[in-house]
Amino acid sequence: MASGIYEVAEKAGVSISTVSRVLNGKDRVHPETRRRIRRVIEELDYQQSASARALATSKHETIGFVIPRVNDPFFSEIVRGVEAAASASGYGLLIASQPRSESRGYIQIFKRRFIDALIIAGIDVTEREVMDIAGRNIKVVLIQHELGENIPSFSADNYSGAVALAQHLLDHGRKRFAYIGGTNYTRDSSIRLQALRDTLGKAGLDIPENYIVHGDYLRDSGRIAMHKLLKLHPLPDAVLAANDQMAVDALQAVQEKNLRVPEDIALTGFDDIPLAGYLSPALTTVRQPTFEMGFQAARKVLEMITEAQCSQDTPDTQMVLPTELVIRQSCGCP
Amino acid sequence: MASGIYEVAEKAGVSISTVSRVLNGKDRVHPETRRRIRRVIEELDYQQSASARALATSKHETIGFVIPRVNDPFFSEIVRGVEAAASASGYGLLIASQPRSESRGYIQIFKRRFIDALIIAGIDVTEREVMDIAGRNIKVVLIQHELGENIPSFSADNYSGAVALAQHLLDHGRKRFAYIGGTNYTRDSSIRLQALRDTLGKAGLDIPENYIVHGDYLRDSGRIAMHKLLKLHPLPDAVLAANDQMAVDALQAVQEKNLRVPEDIALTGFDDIPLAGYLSPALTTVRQPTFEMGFQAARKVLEMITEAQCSQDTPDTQMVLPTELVIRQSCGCP
DNA sequence: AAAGTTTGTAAAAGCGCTTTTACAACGGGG
DNA sequence: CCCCGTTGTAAAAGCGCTTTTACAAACTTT
Repeated sequence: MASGIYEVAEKAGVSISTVSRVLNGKDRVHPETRRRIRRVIEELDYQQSASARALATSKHETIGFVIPRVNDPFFSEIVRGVEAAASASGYGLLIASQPRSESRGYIQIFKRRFIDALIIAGIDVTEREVMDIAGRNIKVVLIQHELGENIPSFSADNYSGAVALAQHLLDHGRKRFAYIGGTNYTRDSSIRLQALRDTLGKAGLDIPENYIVHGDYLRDSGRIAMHKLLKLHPLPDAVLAANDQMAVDALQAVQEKNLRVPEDIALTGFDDIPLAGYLSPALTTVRQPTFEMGFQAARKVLEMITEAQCSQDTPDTQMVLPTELVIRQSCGCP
Repeated sequence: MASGIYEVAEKAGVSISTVSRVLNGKDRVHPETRRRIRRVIEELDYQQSASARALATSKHETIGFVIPRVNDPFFSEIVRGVEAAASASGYGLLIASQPRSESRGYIQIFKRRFIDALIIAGIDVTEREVMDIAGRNIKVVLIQHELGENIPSFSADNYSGAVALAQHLLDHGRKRFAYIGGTNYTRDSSIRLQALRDTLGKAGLDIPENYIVHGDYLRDSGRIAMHKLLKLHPLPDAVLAANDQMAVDALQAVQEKNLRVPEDIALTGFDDIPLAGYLSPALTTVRQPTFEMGFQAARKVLEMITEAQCSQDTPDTQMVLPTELVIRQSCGCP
């Protein structure tokens, strides 16, 4: 098989170092020689071996990305953002989508460094784990998870979003709130709950423990949760779900019981996945800047990679991107 | 920085080749030595350099995957299938999601071989392009695209699915059919149209040219297409969209005009994305085995990779996976 | 015209592994 | 007790590049 650069060098009648210099756009090559080599490269349709190059330069031009689920609309939009930023810089994207429990294995594999940087989204890694990876000269950035000042992270402003949502429902005159949470171990869900509590508190209301049920963010768990809520007396008149998927399933649960949203129960989600706008009633929710988080996180790691080369440290970022209340009909608005 | 295998060798008091033999599970190593080296590896938390290994073995344990859009529910489910199969074999997944027009650039990059295999989904590559890649000893498998016997491919049985759909609508007594196609250059859409025509033909019906409009599979294009159809006289009483996304938007268009689905117009999609089941009326559609296609395609390339090592050729596969009619309410069923 | 400077190129060392080759040490059969 | 097959290990040669070093040739200077 074509042994690459040697063939090119031979056919062009130069040494491999000259070919390498052309390949890497270095100067100190005669324009005529350069042209000739270019032509030979073209003719042979020569492609550099990425691994040889990576080995020699210890730059892989690839960033790793770990998420719980690729096919989840929330995460796949983040993927799109990361993809966009990465490919704009000519970087490849090595994706590992694994349930939280197993994602550790992937992080482990990534330590073997096919990658220059790792973006971890929606997974509750520990500072030790991150430091371990970073110690191997792999830049790390977190999405939807925060770990203190020295680790850059990009999250959505969950608190403000949840406050806006709660306030909006209060403005509709709702009094008996219930909350369908995500998995216990994600901070997001508890932040949103806290925001809800704080907002209700200011209005002199509160939310009883049994009006809080937990799902797992995934399909069907909203239905189960809502069924629990529908057994309560009095019925809640406003249910906030920790994400849209659960809200959607909760909506079906309500309609199965021949109750009406929003007349009997107002129902809201979180995320603003595409599905939210297509329901009837369309779902009032909080838009998370998913694409933006992915995009900016990727930009950040790329920046870290290049700045590391100039060995000047950037101040680390802990970015909280704004969320936005998206009012549709499920809250009671016309 | 730790220079890897040398450090391990030194600390264990052996040569690097012995360490390498342990790392690769080869025999000819004294059990005691093996244990000692294992312990040192543990202590140093040593991780092999993937690129050095890849360079030495020319095995990358990574498969490349090109798709038009990661965040499209149809494709992201395929991704999940590919991911599942790849990670089950310890393979990494290098994803490039690019609009059709630009995906060529990515294919180009993949030729540089960070990868052992390439899966191309939903992109109409030419046989020349595939051969070019395959010539570089990268296995290629296609999803949703066929290119003759010598290139393995995995597709859904579009024809049968569309026939079942058309027949079902005929059974509902519908007479005036319209079709919202995908982009012209994808074969899928025209196969589905052909199936529709054949089925109608057998029933003594046909579908006039002006009852066929084209979208682009993406958001909003269904709405625009449906608006065109709603200007026709007589109105169609059954509209088949080439995918669910367009059907969903078409549904909104119908409802905006205060017409009813399915009473005035029956409307169907194709793909069975999650959204389809949540609409009102829920969308009758054809389920495509998306996860399955991804999973099997990945299994196939992995098989090709390992069989290539034993240098025994597998008969190439051109697999057509079954589709399934999913009857909900938008066709007129209760 | 001698000395210095720039420019174009080749030769060689190395990136961190795997793999082949060589060879010492050991044990068993005749 | 010698020969031979095992077994455990080291040394060395790549894998296909980049990069540093060295050096000749071509231009400047003064």
